[in-house]
Amino acid sequence: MKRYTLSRKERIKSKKLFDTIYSQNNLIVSKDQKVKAVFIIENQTENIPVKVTEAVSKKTGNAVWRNRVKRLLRESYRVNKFLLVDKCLERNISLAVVFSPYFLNQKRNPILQLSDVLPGMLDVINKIRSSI
RNA sequence: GGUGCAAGUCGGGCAGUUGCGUUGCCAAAUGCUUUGGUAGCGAGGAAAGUCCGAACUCCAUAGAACAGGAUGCCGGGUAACACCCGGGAGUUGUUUUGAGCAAUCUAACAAUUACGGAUAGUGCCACAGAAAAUAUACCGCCCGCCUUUGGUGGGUAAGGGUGAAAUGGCAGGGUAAGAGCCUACCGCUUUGGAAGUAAUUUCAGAGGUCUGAAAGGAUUAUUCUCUUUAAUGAGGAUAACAAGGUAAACCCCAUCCGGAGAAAGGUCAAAUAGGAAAGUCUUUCCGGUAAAACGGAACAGAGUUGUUCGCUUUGAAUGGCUUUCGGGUAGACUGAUUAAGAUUUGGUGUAAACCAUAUUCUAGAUAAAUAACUGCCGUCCCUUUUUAGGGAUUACAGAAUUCGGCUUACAGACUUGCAUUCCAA
RNA sequence: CGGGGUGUAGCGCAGCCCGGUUAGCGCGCUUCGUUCGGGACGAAGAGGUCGGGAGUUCGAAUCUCCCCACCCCGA
Repeated sequence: MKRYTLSRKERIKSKKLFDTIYSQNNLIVSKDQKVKAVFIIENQTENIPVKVTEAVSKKTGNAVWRNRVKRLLRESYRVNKFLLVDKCLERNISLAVVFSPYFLNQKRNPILQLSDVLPGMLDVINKIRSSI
């Protein structure tokens, strides 16, 4: 299996799963306060160990900016996803995570780069690993 | 060459690595599908706002009207239009041409216009002003009378004053003073001719009378009918200078409009609950009967009793189970991208546009793909005298059923036209 | 994707339909009085691009058109 892929099956797509994730409310914020994550842990083992998606509030910016944030979050997860996947396969559990920007909006950060998001994402992933 | 304005076109390019969506082909596992390989394609001029018009789908519907809404000079284009093109008229501005002492008028050019009707009716017009629309007279001007620095009765609407707006303008005649009272010119209304598809333009003619509170009447002009040899006479019709503004006030007139919207609509359809139909089960055994009824024994439940035996009683109803059917939720698929399509060439037309011909480069996602990085070129910014170095990859902005428009946002580049006179020849 | 509403003083609201005279009301704010002082009370006062831009009109917060921001509803 390749390391740096992110196919459609690893995305969260149903409204029920969103509801259960947000009702549990396990919130983790990164050290630089740019990325936050909400997740749940399930004991059932499925074919897909980790399911991910990203959510951006409508008030933070216009459609172009929001799309860019989502793509950068997805890219930074794609590069580092093996950290979570290996751990979950080891422990035989499954995970569902929603990533969101925390202290970011279009007025303060009109132009975003990958380097703005990547350290926050790494920090969040490490926190999730340690909390499993 | 530069600058400004207007109109139009474009909205970074090439190569590589990784990744995502989709379509075709191949291979493997499999046969619902999944995985891998390979090839093609993968945001815009506004995709935005959701302001109009349609396609498409479902519902309703004999036809028409009312209500409500939209549009509103004329002609053309279009599937349709609050759109586009051409023409007309109005308004504003500029300079020039012409007229004039001047105000101003005329012509050309440019910009602009939600540009039907104010004589169908109703409403409103603050303050000021005599008076704001049925009319009317403050200061004036003129005449008569009187108790003469004035008062009073009448005439007048030229002048002053108010206001955004004051009952055609201006000049001359006329008058007691005045007035379309009369005349010329301009304007306005109307009749006829010509040009034009039409809006409209142009030419010629007529029109400002008297009386009356008004309706109307008289008179004059044009015309029709009857009568008379004819003149004429009788009757009828039309006209005889306005009625200030406001319809983005109500309204009237003409034309158009059934409603809801892809969360429309269609197909498949789990679990649970409920509906309908069919089948099956009715504790077991023996006797008995055509089949039942019925009798006996065992079994189970209930009652009686301190407990057991025993006794009594119950064991077919709003029942259980199975299957099928239809509605249909979650969910999945579809609608969904070849279309009033784009481009080339030719023709018609002033143009918008239409016709013919040829080619076909093709986003199709659905918790929603179109991304990240590297190199070169291009562009921009900063530092520097230059070489060079560093930074940015840009503005506005992200398809969601699809088209035609409108509106709004926009870094920079290019083309065309006009203006300007700054620089050079 | 479709539909509806709001914007007026520091805050909460009238006025808009049906255009006009000084754009008002309550709380708050400033000054003065009252009190030993404060509160309460009384008197006076300041504070408004009526969300922005065009248009109609003699005249627009109000009528019409175009933008901006915010809020609500529909499975």
